Amino acid sequence: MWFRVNPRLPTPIYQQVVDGFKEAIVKGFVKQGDRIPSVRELATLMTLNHNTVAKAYQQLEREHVFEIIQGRGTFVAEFKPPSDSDRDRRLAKIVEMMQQIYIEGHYVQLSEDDLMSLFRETIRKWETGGKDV
Amino acid sequence: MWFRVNPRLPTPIYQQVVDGFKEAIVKGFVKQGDRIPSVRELATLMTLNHNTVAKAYQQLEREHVFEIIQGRGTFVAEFKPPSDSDRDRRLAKIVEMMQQIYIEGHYVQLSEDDLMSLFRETIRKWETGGKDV
Amino acid sequence: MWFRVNPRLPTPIYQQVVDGFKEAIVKGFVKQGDRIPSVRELATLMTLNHNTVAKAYQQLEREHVFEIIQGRGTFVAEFKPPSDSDRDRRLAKIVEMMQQIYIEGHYVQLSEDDLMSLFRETIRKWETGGKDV
Amino acid sequence: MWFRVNPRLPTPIYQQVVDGFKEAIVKGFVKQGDRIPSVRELATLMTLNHNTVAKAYQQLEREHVFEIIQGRGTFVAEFKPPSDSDRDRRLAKIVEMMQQIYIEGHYVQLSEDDLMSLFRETIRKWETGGKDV
DNA sequence: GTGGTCTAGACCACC
DNA sequence: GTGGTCTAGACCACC
Repeated sequence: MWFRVNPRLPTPIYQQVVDGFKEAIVKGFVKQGDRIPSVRELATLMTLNHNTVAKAYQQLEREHVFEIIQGRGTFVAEFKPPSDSDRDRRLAKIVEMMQQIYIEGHYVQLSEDDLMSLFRETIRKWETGGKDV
Repeated sequence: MWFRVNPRLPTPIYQQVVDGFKEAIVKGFVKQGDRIPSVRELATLMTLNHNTVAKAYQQLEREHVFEIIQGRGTFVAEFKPPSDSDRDRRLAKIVEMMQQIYIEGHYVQLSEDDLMSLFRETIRKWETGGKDV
Repeated sequence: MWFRVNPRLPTPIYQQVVDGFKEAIVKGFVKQGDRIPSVRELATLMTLNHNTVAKAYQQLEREHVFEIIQGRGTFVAEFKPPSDSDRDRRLAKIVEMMQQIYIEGHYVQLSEDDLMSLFRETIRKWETGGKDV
Repeated sequence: MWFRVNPRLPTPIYQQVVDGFKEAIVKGFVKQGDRIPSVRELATLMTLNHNTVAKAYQQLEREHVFEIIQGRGTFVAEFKPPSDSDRDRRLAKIVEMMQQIYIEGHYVQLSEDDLMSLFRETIRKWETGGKDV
């Protein structure tokens, strides 16, 4: 698989699957139109319950990341620019995380510029690099 | 109070209290050595369950943000450079959030540079601005 | 063909075929007594699984829209006033959809009158217009 | 309860619960800010599994019909005008149902005007009347 | 084969 | 008390 899941984290497993696929797509491991393992296949591969995987796939479909075709399988959707409300919701989420970063940064004595460099570096490493930074 | 709490948000209330205090400290509303209202005081002031407040205070103490001195009260801890393990934990958290930002950014078509600008702007606004950006 | 089918929609394909034929008949593209392609012909023409097409034809026959004459082929049935039970079933379906419309309308703030106008307009456009409104 | 559920219908149970609540709200049986029975309560009352009820509540929250407050309960959300994309999606659904009605109407020999009258009548009866028309 | 639903029952976080 | 998640296993519709 393109990612791993850790049941001991507080993040729900199905959410980790959702995040894992988004990451795999951004990194280019999976591409538009690609067929995704079936719900049951992935469940077996990752030793998860099929309901958990199905929940993740359904959420990814709601987010327009996957396209589920009944009786045929699940595919990576073609990219569509998000609706305004979708965009707003995502931007708000991003801004909130940026504030959190700034606050956490304060406690490890990272200045704004330090954080900017770390950000650049993180993206670099991560785009080229492996699954886990 | 220096912050507000919204029970309708999915973020747990105790977490909002934790974040609220950290934010107040970074913004300078509360300073090192300042006395913080007791659990029961704050619970009354903000009409929260005192268990919820207690949980927040415990977490803030665990993170060395608060210092609880038995019989005297709760204070904002003096700043100490974090232990290595603390620092590592916080850095890991920051890096993870940065990755999330990059992924979310992908879906609203924000490039690395767009994100950098947004980051700078967010911090600017937030530092000068009020509690809610 | 007189209609198209989209496997990406949540509506089952066989149902889309059923709806497509009904629509074609109401619009007059196909008339009473017209011969309809055989299951296998249509399956080839539209690149569908023949089981899917067969299921649609069976349902259309059950609803007295098609008439399958053994050894001769499938035809658009001549119009017969429906039996009482048929009529009741269809009316119940119609009433239920009308309620659904009213409820959905509520959430987009459409009044009864708005819905009536929309209904009139929809029929107008649809009767004159093409396959997809 | 304000509605009943029929496990033998093809419509999934959780969807029937969703529709049932929307109907109850439009009819005014339940009002903005009202507390809804807890997931487990409703499950017991209607002899359903709590997972099924939870799924319905979650969908209603996604549609901004319910508001779920962690640890406190579930409430009828205040009405907010939908986003443009939400509105478009709902309108498309309405238009599609109207076309279906027109087609079905054809088979019971109901003219456009007949359908209009039936629509008016349906809403009248249903708004004043009981749970099942 | 594909995904979707449902029940039963356990466990958890939050207030 | 509240809702959320997860597994196990059954059953179903669709292609």
